[in-house]
Parts: sequence; structure tokens; C-alpha cells
Amino acid sequence: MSKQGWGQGSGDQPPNQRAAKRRAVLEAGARLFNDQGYEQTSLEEIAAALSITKRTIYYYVDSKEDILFGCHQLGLEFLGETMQQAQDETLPVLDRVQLLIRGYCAWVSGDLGATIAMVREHSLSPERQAELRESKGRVDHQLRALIAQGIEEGVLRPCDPRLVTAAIFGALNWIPHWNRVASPVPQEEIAEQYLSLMMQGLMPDSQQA
Amino acid sequence: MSKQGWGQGSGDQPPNQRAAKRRAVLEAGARLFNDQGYEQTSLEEIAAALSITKRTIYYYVDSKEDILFGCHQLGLEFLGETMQQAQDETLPVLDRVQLLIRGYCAWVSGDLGATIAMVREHSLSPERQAELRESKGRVDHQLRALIAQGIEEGVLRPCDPRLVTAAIFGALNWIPHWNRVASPVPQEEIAEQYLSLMMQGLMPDSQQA
DNA sequence: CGGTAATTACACTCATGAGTTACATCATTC
DNA sequence: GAATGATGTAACTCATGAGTGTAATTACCG
Repeated sequence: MSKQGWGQGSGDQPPNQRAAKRRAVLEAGARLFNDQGYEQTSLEEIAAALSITKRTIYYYVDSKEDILFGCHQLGLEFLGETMQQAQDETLPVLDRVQLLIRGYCAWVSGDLGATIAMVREHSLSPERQAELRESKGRVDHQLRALIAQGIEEGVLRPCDPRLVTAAIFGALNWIPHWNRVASPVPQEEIAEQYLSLMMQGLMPDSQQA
Repeated sequence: MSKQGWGQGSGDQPPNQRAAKRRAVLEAGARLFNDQGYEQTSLEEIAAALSITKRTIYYYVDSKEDILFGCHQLGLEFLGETMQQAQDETLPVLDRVQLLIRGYCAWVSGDLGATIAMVREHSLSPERQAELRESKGRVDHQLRALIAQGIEEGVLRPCDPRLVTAAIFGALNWIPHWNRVASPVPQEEIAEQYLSLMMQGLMPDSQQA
């Protein structure tokens, strides 16, 4: 019946306990949403997963939708780091593409990242849907731009960057749909296989690695 | 207020009206499920889409779950035709792979096919979930086997058929997630781009088409 | 025309789950 | 040891939507 002890992932002191616990709620929510779907998950279940009361959850979030949106926000925050790295213009384009794909693969393999691939947007308010689409659009756009640049530079073969990007993110987004099992394929292994498929699929006939 | 006229896609005569109308219900359901999600779609909405009463829907199906499952069954029936074609052992392996991918792309671009990619399984009974997974497994297995064979024959480079298959179906399954818009990219165009990406990604350095 | 199949109208039951109310309790810290 | 923050208890409201019951109505077929 101990009352504390469900919120600290890193050793934060009391002032940040609140944030840590809110985050614990989001992560528990993400896990359940991914496993059972958003609509099929009740707040009682999230509470139970944390050995907490529904009432307590409302002490940290305003609504169920809040949890879902929080998952997305927090998740996209993490993805931001990967996007930053791939932004580095001193690196060769191909490296940047690989960086982005590898990072996205790792990201979508986690609970928060997977939420974007597993939960449809319909459950959010229109404004929040729009905000999300905005963010997703930025990631999409970054890969598209990289591929377009690669084509210009001649290190990638001519193709439609929009469709190729869709194919790549499709493959990546689908990972949590089949790999959330008892003994999942290690995320790094997936990344390697996907990368060799996609990189070779993108390069011109000349310069095969 | 005319009472007929919502069920005939092909010119079937009265004896098959029942089947045709049941199918109309399934297809209307599929469309709405794909657009708004299964849980977010009420039977009243499906009825409204057909200018029908909820009560009438229950004249053709037993439950909401029945509709969803019916979509899957009917959809998989269509996919079966594609799978048959790709079964033809007199064809070169690469052709069979292409046949399968092209067919799947067309299939997943339709309402019934898209349902598998858009609606999570949780809403079905465990038995039906199992049955579905069975069917999906067969498709998956077919592509895996083809790729494995291609590797053996040396027309494909060595790789993990399981992961490559996951990547390909992931890319394809994601199509309805972004292409269900006012003016979608023609399904054939997608297939071409995806095929050149994947085929080139799969072939050994030697024999580039 | 008469009978049967299809469809409507519509009121109803029932379960579920989000979010709330009001209060009690424990913990912490000054 | 009182004030404040955090959590529990438990009953409650409320909307939604699946599925049903029943009787009336319309279309169709022989």
C-alpha cells in the first residue's frame, strides 16, 4: 500500500516529481494504447498498470485525450534530437539519410514513438490533429529534402522523393505492428536490413557500396 | 423514399440480392472504418451512408463485429486471386515477386483491402483474430518463400527474407494511411516507384535491370 | 389478389467508461 | 503539530452506442 514509488525513472528530486509522474502516466498510457488501442483502453486500466487510482491520474492530466496528446508531444520531442543530428549540413547526404532512418527506427521501436504509428488521430480534437500533422509533416519533409538533394548531387538515382519517402516511413511505421511480441527482433538488426534494402534501392547503378 | 436500389453493384437478379446487399453493407462499413476508425463508427452512420435504417442492417448481419470480420473475409478473398497468380511456378521468381507486390498494392488501395492495414484486430473475438492472422501469415509466407528462393537462385542478394518482407509489406500497408485523400496518387504510380526501390534494393550488384 | 420478404419507425434495455463530487487519509516539511 | 500536497474511497452523473422488440408499412412474386 505504499503510496510513492511509481514515478521516478531517473533520480529526480521532489520538485520534479510532478513532471516525472505525469510522464509515467503518459508512458503507461502509450504502452496500453499500443497494445490494445486507444478506445479499448480505459483509464482504470492505465491506473491499474501503475497501481494507482483513476482519481490520481486526473491529478496529473485533464482528460484521456490529454494523455494521448501528451504521448505524441513527448515522443516528438525525442524524435527532435534525431532530426537535429540529420540536419548537420557538413555531413554527406547519404550519411544524413542513414542517420535519420536509423534514428527513426529506434524511435518508433519505443512506446512513445510507436504511438504515432499505432494510434489513429481521430481521437484527438481537430486542432490537436492539425498540430500533429504539422510535426509529422516536418519529419517527412526532411527526408524528402535529403533525397531530393541526393538526386541533385548524383549520389542517388532519380526517383519521386515523395513516394520513396512514403515507402520508407511506411516500412518503419509498420515495425511496431509486427515486432511488439515476446521476443522482438532487435531494433538495430531491423535498421541494418532496412538500410541495405533502401540504400541500395536508392543508389544509382554505378556506386554500389 | 424508394426502398430498393442500394445493393446492386453488378446486375444480379433477386436470388442474389441478399448477398449483394450484405456486401454493400460490408463495403460501406469498410469505407467508414478506414476513414474514422472502427470504434468511432456507429451502425447508424453506416446505415446513413446507405440511406438505410440501423434495423435493416441487422437484417443482413448479426453484429458490428460481423461487419468488420466480413470486410476482412471478403477482402482476403480478392487477395487470393493475386496470390494464385504469383503461385505460378513456371514464371521467373523476380516476376512472381513483382506480381505479388503489384497485386497487393492495388488491393490495399481499395476499401476492403485497406481495412486490414487501417483497423487493428482488437475489436474481433480471439478466434476471429486467430483466423485473420492465419490468412495474413499465408501472404507473408508466400513473399518470404519467393525471396528465399530468389536468393538461392542467385537472382537476389543475400538478406533476411523475414525482415525484407516486413519492410515491403510495411511500406505497402502504410499506403492507405497517407493516400486516402481528395486526389490520391494513382495506385499504379505508387507500385512503379515502390517496385524500382525494392527490386533494385533486392538485386545483387551484378544484374541491375 | 394474397402472401411473403424487406424495410421502416421508434421506443427500449443495457453495458461501458469518462469525468466529477466530496471526503478521508497519509506524508512531508517547516 | 499544523499546513500543504498527494492519494485513496466510493458513489454518482451522464452520454453514447450496440442490440432488441414489436407493430406497421411497403415491395414483390406467383
